[in-house]
Amino acid sequence: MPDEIVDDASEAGLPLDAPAALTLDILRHSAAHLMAAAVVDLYPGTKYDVGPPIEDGFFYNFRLPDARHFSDSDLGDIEARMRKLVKQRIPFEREVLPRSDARALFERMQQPFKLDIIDGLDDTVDSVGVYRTGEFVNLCRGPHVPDTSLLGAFKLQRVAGVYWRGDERNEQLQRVYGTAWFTEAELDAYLARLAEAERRDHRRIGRELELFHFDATAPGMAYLLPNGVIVFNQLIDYSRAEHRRRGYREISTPVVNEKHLWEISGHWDHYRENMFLIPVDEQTTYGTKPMNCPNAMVVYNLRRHSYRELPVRYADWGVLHRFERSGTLHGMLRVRKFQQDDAHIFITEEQIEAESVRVLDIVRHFYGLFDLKYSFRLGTRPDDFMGDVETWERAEASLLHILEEHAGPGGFAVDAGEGSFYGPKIDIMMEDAIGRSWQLGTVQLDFQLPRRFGCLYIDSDGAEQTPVVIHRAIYGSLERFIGVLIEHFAGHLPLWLAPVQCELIPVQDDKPEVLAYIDEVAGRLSAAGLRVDVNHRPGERMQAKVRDAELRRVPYVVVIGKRDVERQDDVVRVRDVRRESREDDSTVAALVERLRSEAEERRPA
RNA sequence: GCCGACGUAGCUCAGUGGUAGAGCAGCGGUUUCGUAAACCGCUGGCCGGGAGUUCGAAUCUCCCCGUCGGCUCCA
Repeated sequence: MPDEIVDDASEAGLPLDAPAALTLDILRHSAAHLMAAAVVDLYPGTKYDVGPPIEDGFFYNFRLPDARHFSDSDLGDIEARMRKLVKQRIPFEREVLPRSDARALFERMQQPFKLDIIDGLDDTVDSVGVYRTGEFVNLCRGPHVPDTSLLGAFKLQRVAGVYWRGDERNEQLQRVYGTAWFTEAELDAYLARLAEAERRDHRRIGRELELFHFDATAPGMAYLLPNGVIVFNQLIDYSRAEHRRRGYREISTPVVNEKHLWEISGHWDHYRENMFLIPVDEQTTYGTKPMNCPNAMVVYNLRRHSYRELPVRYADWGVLHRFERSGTLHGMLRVRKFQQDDAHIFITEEQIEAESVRVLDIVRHFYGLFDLKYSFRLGTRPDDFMGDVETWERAEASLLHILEEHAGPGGFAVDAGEGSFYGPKIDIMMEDAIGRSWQLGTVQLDFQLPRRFGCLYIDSDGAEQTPVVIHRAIYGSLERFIGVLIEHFAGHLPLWLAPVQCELIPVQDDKPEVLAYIDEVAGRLSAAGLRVDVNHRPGERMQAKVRDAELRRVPYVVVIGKRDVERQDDVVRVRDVRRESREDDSTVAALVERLRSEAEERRPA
């Protein structure tokens, strides 16, 4: 689903003048009213909350009478009632009421959510807008369509539970989502787009291409199958080489630590509910690591450090476990076990800016390889923060400055309260096939952990100083990164990542000279470091093998038959699956070179 | 965790109280074919798990597990 903005203010206040043209937002907002009108008709006594337009559609939140709950089968009834109201051409009647009259009105109608909105309005507001659509009366600024007959191309999609005002301590209401468009054709196009997105779904493609598997005994913990491991290792190998080049040194640390470590780091107080805990006896509890940082601190503290050594950069590819709530898991994009291209950099405060820039440079470099579109998000001090406010503000100011320099004003979003408990962060955000936003890479400033672990360096004047730590990951979680890549490329991974890079298919599988020649070509390709498969399955027609290779997203397919053997000219026919070029004559020598350079340069598909 | 939906063969799905089905995949044959599916045959199921209702349950009820869409939470 798209991001939803529940803007209570849009539901209240004075009506806005209708613009000259009908916009999708107005249409959808009106469709939300229409739906609420239908629900109030069908289920008298329903309490209604808010119902704004959102990307591609609208929703409305309800509490049904008698603790009743909507189920999917109710959507058809509601939709039918909506269509009936459309036929009746019910006007959207606008009215401006003094605040006290509006309050009395909703009091009479027993609409507690509306009363709550009115009571929450600023003291300066003395009159508010009210819209009527048949029996449905709503506190609303509008604008709306003149009457219900202008609404037609809509469809109710699903029902969801939502916490009132987005706070899980509040009661849960039910939200009905719908989509609405100017025309039926646009509605159909939208539904077709959803179907297309489903074809790109990494969970489907991951199963079809045998990349990974989820077992019921390990929810949220992917098994990487042989094909998936190739992708995973290629990404890791590349990242390892790049980081080595940039002065990172790799460490490998325990997956489980005794709880004392987590007490020192603050995870015990701030992150325990997200950790897998292992009680080993009455006195002792271990916790699987949700992050690598505490162990990096342990390694740093093994000896004294001079200011001359900084930055000290420790990369750690350790396996992390986080106990995510069951309802939040989502294929490879939200898991309980994952690996990051993680690193912790110990620096002086003066080095923050230069080192952050170096990190963002890696981001640019890596993401450029995949033509990925990403955006930055600054996460600031959360409610449950560690340390003191002044340090936080200093760190936030540093990151803000860096973003302004490197993303430009407006090139990033600020998400208040979304920082980590130990420091503010810059997140790199990407969208999946259906437009949901996911965090991949991250750059986090940390003044807290080095202090808690007593990390030190000796400054030029001989005094002990506490270093600052940058936590950073470029891919972020490899699992998530692979999931996003699959959706981005619809399974057609760049050549350097493809499990099988080139498949050779014999036209006749009963001709020894054809099979011998195919083996020779395969040998030349694999000698160049390429991952090659020969489809030897007997009895199957060449066309079926081609189709099968296409479905497995093998980037290059070469068909070889007796005519190629007879010609003895080194020329074969190549199918470039991703560019959908059907046949392409090429000498084997040229083919080897073409694939080798494409893989070596890591060109995107 | 919460609201809703779903769980039938390796995959995609049909089957709504009366003997578990289809296509693809797999296996065995026949076919040797020049760029997206040759033909014939055969295997294959604790109908997610448990309890209940019933003469009888894939089908109805309850509990649990998992998955999906949201909410909340987050890489």
